[in-house]
Amino acid sequence: MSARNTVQRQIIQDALRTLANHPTADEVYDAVHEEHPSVGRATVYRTLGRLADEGEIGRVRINNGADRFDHQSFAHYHVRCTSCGRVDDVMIPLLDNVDEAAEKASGYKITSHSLQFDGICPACQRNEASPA
Amino acid sequence: MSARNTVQRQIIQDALRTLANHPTADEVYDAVHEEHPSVGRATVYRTLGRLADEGEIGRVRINNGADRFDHQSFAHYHVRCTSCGRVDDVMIPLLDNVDEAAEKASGYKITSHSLQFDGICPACQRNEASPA
DNA sequence: CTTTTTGCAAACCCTTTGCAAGACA
DNA sequence: TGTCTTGCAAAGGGTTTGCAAAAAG
Repeated sequence: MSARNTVQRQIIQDALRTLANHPTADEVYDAVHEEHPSVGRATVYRTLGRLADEGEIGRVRINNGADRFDHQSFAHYHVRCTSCGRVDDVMIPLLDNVDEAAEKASGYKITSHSLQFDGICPACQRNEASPA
Repeated sequence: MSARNTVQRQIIQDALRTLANHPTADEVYDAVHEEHPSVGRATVYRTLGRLADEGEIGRVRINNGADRFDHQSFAHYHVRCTSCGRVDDVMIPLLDNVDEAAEKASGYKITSHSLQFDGICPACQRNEASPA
């Protein structure tokens, strides 16, 4: 039983807070590595994974692409812009009754669900409205 | 505008129908390749992708793992067993109102959503009940 | 004959892993 | 001290791509 308070752990969690907008592990790595060149990529991946497992941060699994991390840890849904790749929070109430329905329909013991939206973000909507 | 009726295309779609239970592209490849050793892996990936884009088959994006393909093309949700990896259909009504809610909450123009359940399949539930 | 599709191998992205050295408690 | 964590580089899973040859329309 551990979770040691290493320098890297702090650096990484701070970087995540600073980046704020759902960065990928690699984006966190870039930010961290710029300030602290000695920190390795594997450490960033491992540490983000641990923080997420401990519930310190959130991990957002993106359908196609790389996982993204969220300095906020409470459960909520996300949208991804299919045009620019940006990911944002979707603050709607959690669907707490679907699990039960799915359990009945499938015979599985449901442990969780993940809901991801795809769409066009406000900025890209504007760009599409006024083509090049 | 194409979609040429190649031998491979037929073979691949047939294999998918035969495998039925949400195989990965690689599983389709194995099945196809066994009967038709000349068919390459890239062709299987490309063809499944095209079929899915055309709406001929369904593509199930799995949170962590490889994409899975579904000989059925109508929209429905899926569960993945976190113990054995198996994927099954979840026949509950589609959530047609969440997109609207998400749109209001996020400012995005929502085009689709994907809902994936995680749980333990009936078989694995039994195995857990009677440990080794 | 033109255009798409194929097969191959190499490349690609994202992530994990083995291992020895280093840091924490 | 004993154990967890780091850094590196290599390996891994899944998928895509460049290219020349083959097939479809």
